Formats: sequence, C-alpha cells, structure tokens
Amino acid sequence: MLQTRIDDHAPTSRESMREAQEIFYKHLKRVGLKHTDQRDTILRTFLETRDHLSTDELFRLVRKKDSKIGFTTVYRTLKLLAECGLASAVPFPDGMARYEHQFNRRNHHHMVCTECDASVEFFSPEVNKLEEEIGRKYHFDATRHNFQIYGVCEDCRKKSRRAI
Amino acid sequence: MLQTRIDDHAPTSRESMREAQEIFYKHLKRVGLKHTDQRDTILRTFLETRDHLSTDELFRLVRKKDSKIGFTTVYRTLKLLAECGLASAVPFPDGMARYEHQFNRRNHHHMVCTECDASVEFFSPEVNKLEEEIGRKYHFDATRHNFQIYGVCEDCRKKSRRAI
DNA sequence: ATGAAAATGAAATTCATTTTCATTTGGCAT
DNA sequence: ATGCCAAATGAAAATGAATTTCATTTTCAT
Ligand SMILES: [Mn+2]
Ligand SMILES: [Mn+2]
Ligand SMILES: [Zn+2]
Ligand SMILES: [Zn+2]
Repeated sequence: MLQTRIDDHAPTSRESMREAQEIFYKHLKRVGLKHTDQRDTILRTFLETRDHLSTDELFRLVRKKDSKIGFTTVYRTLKLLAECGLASAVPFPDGMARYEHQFNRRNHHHMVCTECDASVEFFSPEVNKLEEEIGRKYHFDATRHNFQIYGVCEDCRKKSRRAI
Repeated sequence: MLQTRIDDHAPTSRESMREAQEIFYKHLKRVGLKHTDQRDTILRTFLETRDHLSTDELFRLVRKKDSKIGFTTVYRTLKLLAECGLASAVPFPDGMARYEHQFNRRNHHHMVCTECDASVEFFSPEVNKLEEEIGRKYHFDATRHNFQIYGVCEDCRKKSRRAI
C-alpha cells in the first residue's frame, strides 16, 4: 500500500534495532516464551519499513531473508510484537489487519485517499486532547483512539480533472 | 451489541418512515432497480432501531417480520441503503461490518468500552473542524472521517474495583 | 396480459484469519 | 556435554464473514 511520508526519518539504525530487540526479548522472557531466529528475522524485517503491512505482506518480505519461515510464524510474531507495544494495528479501509511499527516513532494519524489508497501521516495533538476531554466528560477511562480522514489526494484530483 | 443512548429521540415516526422510503425508492429508480416488499421490510426494520447492527443481526430482526426473507437480500439491501446515505458503516472493534441508520440523526462519534463492548455516542463538532483543517493543510479533498475512542466504562471500572 | 430485466434466496465460493497437530528446537537442570 | 520437556514451527485444515452463482420468481414498462 502506497504511503507518503511526512516525517522523513532515517531507516531504523543498528543500535535502535538492538534496543527494539531488547524490548521484544524482555517481553518474551516475561511471558515464558523463547528466543528464536525466526522471531529475530521477523522483527528486523518489520522495523526496516515504515509501511502499514498486512500479515501477508510482511511474510513476503520475511521470506526474502529466510525462505523457510512460514506464514503462521509471522502471524504469531506480529501478535507478540503488538503485545509488547512494538507494533500496532492500523485500521485501514481495505479491511485487512495492518500493522506499523511503533519504535522511536511519533504518534500520528492517517489521511487516506479513497481513489488510490495512498496515505499520508499527520500529527495532531488536538486529537489526543479530545480523547482525554471526551473520556472525562462521559466518565470513560479513555486509553486510545482511532482517527483517520478519508478524501481525495491532490494527484487523483489532478488526474480526474484531466479526464474531463 | 449494547449501546447507551445520549440523545433520546422518539423511535422513527410513521411520517419519517415514509420520508426515508421516499429517499430509498428515488435512489432505486435512479439506478434502475425495483421496488420490492423485501426491501420495504428491511428498510423499516433498520429504521426502527438505533443500534449498530451486523448484517446477521439485522437479518434476525427482519426474519421476525417475514421469515421468508433471506440473509443475502438483507446483505444486498444494506449495501443499497449505504449507497443512498440512509445507512453508514460503523467500524467497531469486533471487526464485523456494522451499520447504523443515518436518517434524521445528528452526526456523532463513538466511545467503546474494551471490557464489555458497550458504546456511547457523543457529539464533537471539533472533530469535524479538524477534518477540514487537516485536509486543507495536506491538500486533500477530505470527505469523511472516522473517530472512535476506546477505554473502560464506569460500570466496568466499578466491577473490577469490587473484584480486588 | 406479456416479456425482459431485475430480485430473490439457497447453496457454493472466497479469502483472511485462526487452530490443529506432528515434528523440531531452545534452554534449563543435571 | 546430555537429556528433558515445554515451547516453537510450519504445513495443512478449519473457521467464519463476506461475496458470488444460479435456478426460479417477481416487478414493471409496454
Ligand atoms: Mn502510520
Ligand atoms: Mn452511532
Ligand atoms: Zn489518490
Ligand atoms: Zn464496560
């Protein structure tokens, strides 16, 4: 799925990679699970991209590094990564489960083009404030929210104007 | 799915019902489709509740009125209702497609309890403003958005406190 | 009334997700 | 180092919501 990046960070560095692995393996130990090469490879692959990947998309990337890793393992590892906060689900309109990594990354939201599926990430502290305010107002202990904007991107607008 | 109502309207009146049917049948005519009893029954059933219904849930309600109407017809009619704006999909965290009717109804958002799945509807013009602002800022022609807050409701908080 | 186009609903299909299970592996205790 | 056993793996099967197919019935313009 195409994505325009607003904040252009360098790709995850070696040290950051280690740091994230640290977090992951602490989590595994905590819940009595084991360290495996497959999990290593999957985490590394996941951190290398800033895309919003479906399980299958991540599986295809992982397979390039180690063709013996199975889809099921990717699927299960993605759940573990979500458990320890390194990954989070992004509810995109194609309905498939998509994840993005949450390591050293600013909190952001998405605006998605309904014509070409391209997405832009944007930052909006106001939305976070709203979560808090509304939670308070209605006596909810608000823990997270979900905000995305749909519309037509500049490119698609240009294209359709040309088509007339 | 349990739901707490914030705005307590009376149930859809007969005249409103007619008005909505009008809209529906105008739409059908426009796209060359036909008027059927099944579609009537399904629309009526759908307007009678303010819940966020899955296709199957609506099907079960419809079946009480006319046990011969099939699931497929409900499924297809729900799509038609969405096409003409009488229904809209509500992305709830259970992952199933859920719809709510949009007839004579204030624009609202949802706060969902992650423990008991109860939802409250709330009104927040600020969110609408944000859609507009952010669209402008990033050159998107923003047409709609999606905002929900997750957390723990008062009841569930009380329950878990009692359990300690 | 007639016929063409659309609607219906049961059944089949699709496809992402999740589970099962036989086999292999990691890592702790000895 | 060796053995043990719980956990991990991955292929295959199962699940289940969403969608399509198709034989039959219904609508509606003429
Ligand atoms: Mn993102
Ligand atoms: Mn609602
Ligand atoms: Zn676009
Ligand atoms: Zn609750």
